[in-house]
Amino acid sequence: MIRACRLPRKYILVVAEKPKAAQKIATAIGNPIKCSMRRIPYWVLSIGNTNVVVASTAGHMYGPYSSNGGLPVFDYEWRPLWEFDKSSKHLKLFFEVLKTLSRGAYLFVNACDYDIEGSLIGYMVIANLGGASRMKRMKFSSLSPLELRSAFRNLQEPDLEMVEAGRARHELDWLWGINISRALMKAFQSATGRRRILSAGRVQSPTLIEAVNRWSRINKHVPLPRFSLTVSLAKDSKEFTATPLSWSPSTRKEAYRIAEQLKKNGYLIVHDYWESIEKIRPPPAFNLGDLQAEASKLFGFSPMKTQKIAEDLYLDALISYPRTNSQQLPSTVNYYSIIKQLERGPLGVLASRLLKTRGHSLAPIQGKKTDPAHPAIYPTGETPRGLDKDHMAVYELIVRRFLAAFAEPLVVKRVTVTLLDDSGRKYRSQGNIVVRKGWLAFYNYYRIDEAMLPDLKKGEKVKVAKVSIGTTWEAPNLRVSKIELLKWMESVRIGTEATRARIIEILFKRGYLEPRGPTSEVTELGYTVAKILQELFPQLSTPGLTREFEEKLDLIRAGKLERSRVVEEAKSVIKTLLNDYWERLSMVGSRLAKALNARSPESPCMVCGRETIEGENLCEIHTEALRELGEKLPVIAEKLGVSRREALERISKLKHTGAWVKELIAFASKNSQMLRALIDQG
DNA sequence: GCAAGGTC
Repeated sequence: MIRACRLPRKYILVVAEKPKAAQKIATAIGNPIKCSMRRIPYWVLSIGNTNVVVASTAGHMYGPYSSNGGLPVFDYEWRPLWEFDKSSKHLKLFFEVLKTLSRGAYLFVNACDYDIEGSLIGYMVIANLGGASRMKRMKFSSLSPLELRSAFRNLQEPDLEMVEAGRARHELDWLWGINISRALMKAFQSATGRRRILSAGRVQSPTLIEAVNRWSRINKHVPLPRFSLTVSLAKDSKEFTATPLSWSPSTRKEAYRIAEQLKKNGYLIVHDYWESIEKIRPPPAFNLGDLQAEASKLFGFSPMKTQKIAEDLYLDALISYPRTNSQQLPSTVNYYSIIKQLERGPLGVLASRLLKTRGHSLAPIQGKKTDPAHPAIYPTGETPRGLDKDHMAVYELIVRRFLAAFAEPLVVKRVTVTLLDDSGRKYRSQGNIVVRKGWLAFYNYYRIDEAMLPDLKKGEKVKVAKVSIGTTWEAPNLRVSKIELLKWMESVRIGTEATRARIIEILFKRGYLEPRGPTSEVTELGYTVAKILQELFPQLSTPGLTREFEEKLDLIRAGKLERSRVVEEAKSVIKTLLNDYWERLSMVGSRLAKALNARSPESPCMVCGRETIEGENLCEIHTEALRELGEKLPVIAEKLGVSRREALERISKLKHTGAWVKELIAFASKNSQMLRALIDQG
């Protein structure tokens, strides 16, 4: 039995990925004493005659580094991060403590998260402590005590293939990222003599290009009109409305004709009428992406801000590990005791209400997404103290979502009526009544619009009181915003929970994107870098490179491919790309220089002054805007039943019309040649 | 100075 913080003579040293995990491991496998050395915690325990010390790193301690500042750069070595990265100074202390603890260790256990990064983190640390030949691996997929205990009893041989895969991932990202970033910077510098930080990478560059694609679609958007009919119906002095069911008038003229016909005829016939009870199950507990999306929608927080707040709450022991993709709450956690503890906190009334309605039968709803290392985010039950407004808002969001996961379904009674006019066109009207609020009482960020319909019978004629016609204009339905980009990254599976928000911030830091109200815009620089990458380094412009890495890393893990081969292959691809690049250096430099206003265009676009497409008098963006407008203008004129000139006038004033299109129209209004070309075509 | 990935 260990009673004091004195290191035993000989022991097993268990190395975890982070202090929190070390603590969980220590308490799962034995009865530890918490000790510390230079304020770094470690745990000492014994199991029978075996002494164990559990300590931890704090993520990666090593990374590729090169003293060669040139281009290309293919020579690097793995060095401690604190030697070349200012923000990693604290790691030195972690390492020194581990070094001291390693003196009495006869066996080393890599107990980092069971994925390629964790395998690499633990391996590099233990190898540099001199323990490579006395190393075992703890293999676990959750930090539940039961699993940790069994993983410790069944120590595995070191997973060297996982380590190799992890090293390959780092080295490939380093080679691509450093070389292509330097290529961009070099081009700019040779064109202007100035230095400016530019960058490209496997994750950031496809994300930038997605932003540019959206930006471009938004700015060249020419909205088409859609005509809506709203039929006000009356029965027994109750009014309700119906709208066309899966059809709509295709022109303004047709909309008026139908409206006239409806008024003249005076009624619709009830075709079908049914009631249904809909049970809507609660949303699952949060993963990080869902939390970021909700905090963005409800509070306007950026994904990075939400992530920082969540990490603070985690370090305050108020919530579980936030960097998770899981929407599932494991059955190993004692939820009753957590909710019981929450009764004492700021949401105590809700916690009590949940226990009253659910008693001990606490089975949470489970989402589909999982995570190999961590469960969904849940509160620990600790009572928060001294949280500021924003931290409190996120804490409350997490607790409410957690409680909702155990609550009853929301029950809505829906009444649907379909009606026919005398030409057989179908209309629909719907009523909603909340029968039971269920989880919505806990997660109360949303409202259901309630509407009552009168009692109706099939075949019944209902009086048409009024028909109104509306014109709506197609919106581009796309945004360039931090949260939308983050969701896109999730959907194409690039980046990780820990890095997505950070990488989006890098795009802003580089000046590729700029905030603008609740959304963002792409800058000239961002647009230009995206185009250059697409032309010269297409590998970096889609999520495809990530997919390729994944395949190769899987083969390395399976022992079917060697890291050195994959890395050499990448070097040779990059070498070829850069060989071709030298000839284009001045072209790239000149484009970057123009994007940053360090050089004027040789042949300015007559609309905006950007460089024109060779041999034309418009730039690329206004050429695209012109093509779009040329296609849609006749359609819009036809739908509205007006002249093209009038249609142009209407389009120029619409909110959803893209900025590039508006610029083009403004120019055409002063330039008779372009105006004629637009309105006389076809 | 540049990547992406860990974590504080």
